[in-house]
Amino acid sequence: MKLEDAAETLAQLGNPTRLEVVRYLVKAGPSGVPVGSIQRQLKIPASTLTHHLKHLKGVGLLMQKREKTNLWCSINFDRLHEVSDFLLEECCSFSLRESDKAKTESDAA
Amino acid sequence: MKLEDAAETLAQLGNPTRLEVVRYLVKAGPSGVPVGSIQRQLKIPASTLTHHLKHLKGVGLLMQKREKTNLWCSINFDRLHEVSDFLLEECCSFSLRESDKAKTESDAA
DNA sequence: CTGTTATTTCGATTATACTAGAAATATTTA
DNA sequence: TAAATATTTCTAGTATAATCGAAATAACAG
Repeated sequence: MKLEDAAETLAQLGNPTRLEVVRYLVKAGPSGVPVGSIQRQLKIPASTLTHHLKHLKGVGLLMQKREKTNLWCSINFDRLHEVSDFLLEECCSFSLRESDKAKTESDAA
Repeated sequence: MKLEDAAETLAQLGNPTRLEVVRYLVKAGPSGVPVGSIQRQLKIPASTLTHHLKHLKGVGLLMQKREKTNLWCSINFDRLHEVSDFLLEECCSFSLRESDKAKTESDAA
């Protein structure tokens, strides 16, 4: 996963309203829930919710599927794992040499 | 971890410049690197970097320790794990009943 | 004290995000 | 077609964030 993409995805997760939606969808599991249920349960104004869902969809965290008048929303678990993995990537490989850490004379590059 | 805190932390991770810094610090490992090294290696203007470091420190992702003129920065790995964990929390417990998902008549609460 | 290096504060510009009401559109049911 | 429900678009106000140069401060070395 590219840094830019990870940053963008994390930024979307960084809004409290959206994170609440994400948490709700995670709990809902793979089958998902309709937009209206999210709206009523979390008490988010419809237009605000649509706005946030668009953001989540834009970074691939949200999948949608229409059934009759309802638009069912579900979390893309794979995507969630990707972001999570990015954060912890290389946590255990300390690859910087000590000589790079302090600027003794030149890391001027 | 509270949702509000998780959101705030994710928001801070969601800036490309900051995420680059975080990645650099993760690679650097527990001993960390001085501010100046980050600045030169990632080519971030000093004032911009200070600004971002303050943000990272504000959400507990960054630890700092002065040694002579250098201010050494290191990642709070525990904190990073906490956020990561929040994202995947309850991924495998699909606790919403089906009856809550579609608004058949009233989830009006 | 003076000079040198390291880091921060200030200040200003510019851009982007959050929010939500009102109106519009879409989809079904009668 | 008309009415009901579901969701989106439009629009606009308000707030917050990103950026970085210049000047200020801090910490040391001589």
